[in-house]
Amino acid sequence: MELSRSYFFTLREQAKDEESISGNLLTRAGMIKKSSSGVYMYLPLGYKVLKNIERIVREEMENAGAGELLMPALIQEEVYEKSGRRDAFGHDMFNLEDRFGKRYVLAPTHEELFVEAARMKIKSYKDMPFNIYQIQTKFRDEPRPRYGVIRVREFLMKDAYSFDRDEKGLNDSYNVMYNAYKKIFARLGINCAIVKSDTGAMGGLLSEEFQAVTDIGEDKLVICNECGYAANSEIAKCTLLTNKSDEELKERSLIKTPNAGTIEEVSKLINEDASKFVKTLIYKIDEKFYAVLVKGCHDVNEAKIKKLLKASEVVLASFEEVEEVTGAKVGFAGPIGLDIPVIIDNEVMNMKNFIVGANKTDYHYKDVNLEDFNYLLVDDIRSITKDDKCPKCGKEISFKNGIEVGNTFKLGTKYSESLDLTYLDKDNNLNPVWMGCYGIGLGRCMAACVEQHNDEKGIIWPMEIAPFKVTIVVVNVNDDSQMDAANYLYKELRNNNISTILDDRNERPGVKFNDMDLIGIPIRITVGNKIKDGIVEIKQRTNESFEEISLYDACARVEDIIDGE
RNA sequence: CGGAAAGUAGCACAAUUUGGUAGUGCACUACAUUUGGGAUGUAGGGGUUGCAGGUUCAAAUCCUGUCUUUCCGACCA
Repeated sequence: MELSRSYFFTLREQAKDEESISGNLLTRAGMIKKSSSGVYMYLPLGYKVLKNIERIVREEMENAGAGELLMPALIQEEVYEKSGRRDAFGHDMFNLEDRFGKRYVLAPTHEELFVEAARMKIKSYKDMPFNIYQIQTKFRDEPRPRYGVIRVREFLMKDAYSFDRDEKGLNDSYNVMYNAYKKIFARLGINCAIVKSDTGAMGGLLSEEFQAVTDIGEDKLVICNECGYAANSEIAKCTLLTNKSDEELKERSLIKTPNAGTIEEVSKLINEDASKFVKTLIYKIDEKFYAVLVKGCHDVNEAKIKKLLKASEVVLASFEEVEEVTGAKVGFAGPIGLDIPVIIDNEVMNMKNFIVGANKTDYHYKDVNLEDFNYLLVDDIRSITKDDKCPKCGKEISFKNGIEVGNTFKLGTKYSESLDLTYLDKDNNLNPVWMGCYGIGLGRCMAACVEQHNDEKGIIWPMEIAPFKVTIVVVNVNDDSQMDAANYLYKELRNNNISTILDDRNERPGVKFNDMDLIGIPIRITVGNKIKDGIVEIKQRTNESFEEISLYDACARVEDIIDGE
């Protein structure tokens, strides 16, 4: 690409409205441009990166034996009604109607259509296993897009689906994809933590996420450096932190706590340690109220409650609803005298003589014990904290943030049963097909890569996905000897199939160096006044220093660098 | 969906409080000088101040409505 005649621009100032490092750098580098909230253009340089990511994903999918196809994005709503997922997705889907009033959605995911496609082939056990995939745009009506192209409403995704006769087959297919994913992210230069996660709206037996570790990730990951345990903190199991207290049970008493609705305020007022408190939160779960009790210093984990009650919606009750249910202002709720079901966290079971709200404004109970009230369920319903130990080996854990760049699901027979995808086995019996599904967010990979590879000057692309591998900076384009040498080298590199930028703009050298650093080209060749001795400079984006080399050896040297020296 | 903020030149902002010719920096055009880390000088071009309505002799500025964007939260495979 000769820059003086190409669509190329950079922004010198910070991009307003782009908070994340990747969103900001990609925008400033002229690679993406926001079209509307959560919808982006991929401009020429950015599109090259995206296509490189696609290429790598395709290569590894083909290596894993998956066949590529292309599904429509426009799908009749009926399709999701049949699978029972119309309501599960709810407001996340974009809806539209055709001229006859027939209802359609823009596909947020494609399990249903892949099942339909699979049905065309699968009749007998001999027709499996196989694996098919596509790279296609998905649409999700995100309530709050953010972080550049990390959380968007229209995005390119690779989704693959495996079809097997039985669970063993599924496990084998899953492992093949799992290993392909490891290879893909290694090639993309993305440092991934692989964590167990919630199966959520997809359902199924097992879900693992490939999380790019960064500072701004939306997901919190729990990682044990000792045994390798890794999980999304949403589902990380909490073990008991304390042993059963051996205190004597005391008599419960009502205490006046005027205007003290938070644990901090009450603990100050009555001079009791915060560890003596039990929080009572009123939740509305599938339109029914529940009281949820956790130790004062812990947070309720709504995903765990959802799973425990097999609920589809878990939300905190509004202030008005809390007052209605407890008869007291928010901050004074407690389990005693409530006529709604009570759910208790395991940790509370080991507490004695604790403090709770009295369901009476400005009053709390102290020296409360489990005998003082009824409860429906006891389970692990809190979020893991930094005081917790690894649920697997009991050693120290650490927390990291992650961007979910890929996920793999063992769906089992969930969709094949609801959509009636069956096959005949050797004994002539009908059985449901065992499915797996495997996704990668391509735009997200691009953003995650920038989040992990940047410095104060800009992006540092890994060699395999860089928009161009080499850039030739001509210090003074008015100097014919420099231009001639640069043109020679440009041709030479291109003849060797090395993607190259020729920065032949009539700009000051500083402008060009800064631009090339910003857009993150891995190898820079500077053609300057040393050309009179036949010398050019090669500098790698990751290095501070450069090497001097003869113009005629430069191309071979570049090939060495690309091949990893 | 709840709370908060912002929309003025291609970009980043000022002028709004106190209504009176819409300005600065970068970018852009021309010429000259300059060419190894975001050059300098001179001369220029570019705006229905998001949109609609209202108040007023007069609105970027005050009022009403509306749209868009961002942030915090809720939500999220």
